[in-house]
Amino acid sequence: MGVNGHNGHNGNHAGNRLLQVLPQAEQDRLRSKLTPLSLSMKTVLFEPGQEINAVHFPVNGVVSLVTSLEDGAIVEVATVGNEGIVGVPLVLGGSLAVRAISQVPGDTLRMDASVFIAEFDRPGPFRDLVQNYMQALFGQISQAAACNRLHSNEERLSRWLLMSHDRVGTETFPITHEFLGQMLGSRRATVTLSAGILQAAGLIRYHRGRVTIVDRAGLESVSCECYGVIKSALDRVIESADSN
Amino acid sequence: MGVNGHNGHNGNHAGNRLLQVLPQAEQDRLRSKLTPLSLSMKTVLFEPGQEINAVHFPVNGVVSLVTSLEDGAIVEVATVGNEGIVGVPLVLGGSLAVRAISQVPGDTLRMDASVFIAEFDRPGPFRDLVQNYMQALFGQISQAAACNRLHSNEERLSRWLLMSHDRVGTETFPITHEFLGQMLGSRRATVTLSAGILQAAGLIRYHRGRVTIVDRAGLESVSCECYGVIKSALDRVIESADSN
DNA sequence: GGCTGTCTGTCCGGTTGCGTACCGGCGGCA
DNA sequence: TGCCGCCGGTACGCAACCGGACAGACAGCC
Repeated sequence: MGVNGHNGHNGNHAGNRLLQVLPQAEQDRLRSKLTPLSLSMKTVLFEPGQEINAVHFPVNGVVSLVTSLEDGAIVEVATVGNEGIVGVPLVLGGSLAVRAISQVPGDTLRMDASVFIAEFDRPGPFRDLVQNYMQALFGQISQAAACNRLHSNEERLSRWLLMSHDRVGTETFPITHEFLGQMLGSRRATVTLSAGILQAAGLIRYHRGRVTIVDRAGLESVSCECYGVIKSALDRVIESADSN
Repeated sequence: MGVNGHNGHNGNHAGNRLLQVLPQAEQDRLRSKLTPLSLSMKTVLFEPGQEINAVHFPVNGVVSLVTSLEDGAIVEVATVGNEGIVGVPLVLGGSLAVRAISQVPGDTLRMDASVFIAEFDRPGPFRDLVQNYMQALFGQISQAAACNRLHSNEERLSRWLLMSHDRVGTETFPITHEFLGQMLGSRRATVTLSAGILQAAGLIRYHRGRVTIVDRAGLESVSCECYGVIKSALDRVIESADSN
């Protein structure tokens, strides 16, 4: 790869999968336009209504897109990892309606907004890929809307852990109950309860802000269908373009 | 206008607001590419995964975008009226992840998918408008995801009634508790309860599948903030393009 | 080695909404 | 005119979750 010169957190993924399925020539061309960047926990990449000056291709962390309400409550509507791009709707013009916040620390590749738009404006594999991803993002948010309404805390927690596990590339990663509560739109105490059940069942372990995935298959059976639906939609984006 | 030759339901809106803010020359050009169509209740415009052969510009009905789950439950993620387009993500290629179903009967203007894509592909006011709308749709779905998680049945019911009221252009329109339950993701009995409270408060009246909005301002104060947030985002799309 | 802030466990009353079910009334249709 | 299907009202036990609060435990820092 070579694009990510340093690797501040964990080196399990070589790069952003969306970029990696581009033809080699494209990858070579884009390389110089990407700047590696390490995100610490809770870094805000952009706020609703604010002008966006860059998009990010995550390598190994998790970035959440959240909607915030008047009373300060926030709810996650989608997560973005190495299968996607943070800030895609930028190509539609204007600002976003959500906040993007780094959830699990990790590295990203940063691309200037102007460069991104210029790349997108010319027809080709990059543009196709971005469009397909945007389509999948639509689906992901829609599924989340249904999931938030109908599925239990325990199911949604499992889903969240699975999606993050896929993206960080390590069995253990940092996340607190408090933060999970914000993402899931429930109380910290409720998260503690659900997490306790998962732990008692031997599916996960956690201790002072660090979770370890112990039994992935078990988690999948506890999670709601939404995990599979979203994951396969995102995978399809990558697969449909995998031509090298 | 002239584009809608007949008007099967109610004639309160002359056309689709998104089309009406286009420069006159554009409107004239598009007119011949639009076919008026009346939708009866519960008409499915498209299913997830299915190829889309047309988009629709609603004139006076309400079309819902819903996500369906494995067990058959469905949840609405957005509604589209005369301020929008049903099937926008088509321009991103491929099919949609949601089902589009006519909720309150009304008229729409139909445009062939190939025509829509051709129009979108060339830079100009139409393309800008469609992009802005797509952006707003993103926001609408995100807000719905949060709303579904955090707001009470009564708040969400009020929001739904307000959004529909804006779009149908009449004080009374057909909708059953059963159907509302599906949209809101709750039981029919729960809808009956909330609706009963609104009726007792003198905000609405209903009888055998027909609702009447009695006190709009009152409804707005009962509804959650989401109504205002979504409405102003959608209005901004129209206003930003209003140049004739 | 002690202090402090963070993270987690737990409790209790209260509310919302679920699942299921029954029932009555209106209205269209034969 | 009578029947039947759709629509709405209601009831009951129960599960999930909230709001708020308190307390213990660990880890890093000085």
